[in-house]
Amino acid sequence: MAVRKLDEEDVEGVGGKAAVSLGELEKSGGFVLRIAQLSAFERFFTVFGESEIRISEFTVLLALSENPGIRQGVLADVLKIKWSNMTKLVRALEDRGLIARHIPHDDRRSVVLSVTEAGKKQIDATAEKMYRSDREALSMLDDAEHAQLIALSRKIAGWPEVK
Amino acid sequence: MAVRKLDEEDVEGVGGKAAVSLGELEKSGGFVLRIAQLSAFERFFTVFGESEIRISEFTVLLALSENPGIRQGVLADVLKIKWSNMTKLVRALEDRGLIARHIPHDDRRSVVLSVTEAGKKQIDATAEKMYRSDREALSMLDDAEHAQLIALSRKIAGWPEVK
DNA sequence: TATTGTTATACTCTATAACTATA
DNA sequence: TATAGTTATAGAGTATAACAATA
Repeated sequence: MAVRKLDEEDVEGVGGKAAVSLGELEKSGGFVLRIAQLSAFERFFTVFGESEIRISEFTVLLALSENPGIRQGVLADVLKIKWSNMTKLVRALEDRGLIARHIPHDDRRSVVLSVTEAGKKQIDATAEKMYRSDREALSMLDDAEHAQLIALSRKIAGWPEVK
Repeated sequence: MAVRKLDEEDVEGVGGKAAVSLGELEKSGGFVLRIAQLSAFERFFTVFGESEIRISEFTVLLALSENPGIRQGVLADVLKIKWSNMTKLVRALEDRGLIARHIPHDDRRSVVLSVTEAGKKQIDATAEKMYRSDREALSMLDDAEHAQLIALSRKIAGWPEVK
């Protein structure tokens, strides 16, 4: 029995970009969810372009402006950021004067955050551009699908239904 | 005008976990998509537990078994993995005897991959557990919602509609 | 010249555990 | 003892550019 030369016959038609199937994997919610998120972010960064503030930082800044005086740990939990990493993120924002940290008298272990005037300016300068880029990155979805995506995502994240 | 003591009054009621709103951010498709993906993966890893193979590696292995003899670069593109990183991943799988690399005669620049017998055994041992964990991580969705999620994700990823 | 893959490297993200200070 | 946050560090994942071999 001759050693078969795999190389030629097995490759036919699969080398091209077209006919790649992933089988069962394509029915895995977690897998497609991840690919979708990567695709969306890739597009988002292309549209959003370079900025003086990171998305993660800007997200914290925005979330903070919606919840003035929130505790650092609570915000970290909501945004799925580990406390240890939140510390660095918050420090970076504080160093640039975008947020302020306060130690409340009633629990001096905790740190309470707020957006400074400079932080508010940063938000004004960036928010609209960000939302526009975000919507553009998902421009393949019509409004109904976009709403569907948000409803499904909320459910997966365990967030309350309506809001 | 006295310096206001922010600390006490501004914090009331926001220190708790309940009433955190993210405002406009919650209507950002990209943002909620990311939170959803993180939540799902967190849950997935909890259910899936420790394994002798990484998810990224197992994904490559599975994709490979669906596309025997696919070129390394093509697979990398589909899975959104950079070529430079794919090299390491493939090397690690080859070192463990799970896949084999071939240089096809008709294009000796390229590398063509295939799953070995050991690789197939690994798939048999892990696939079912993985799919079960995946579905469990998304157990808050009913079947219709799960199908919706996959359809939306495919669309976002730019994959063909029906399959 | 363009393409396929490799190497080396750096940078961001994320995870863990030990630590402090307060409660 | 438990909680809020910090520090240090390690690890995974990702990105970039220079490179070799082949087309």
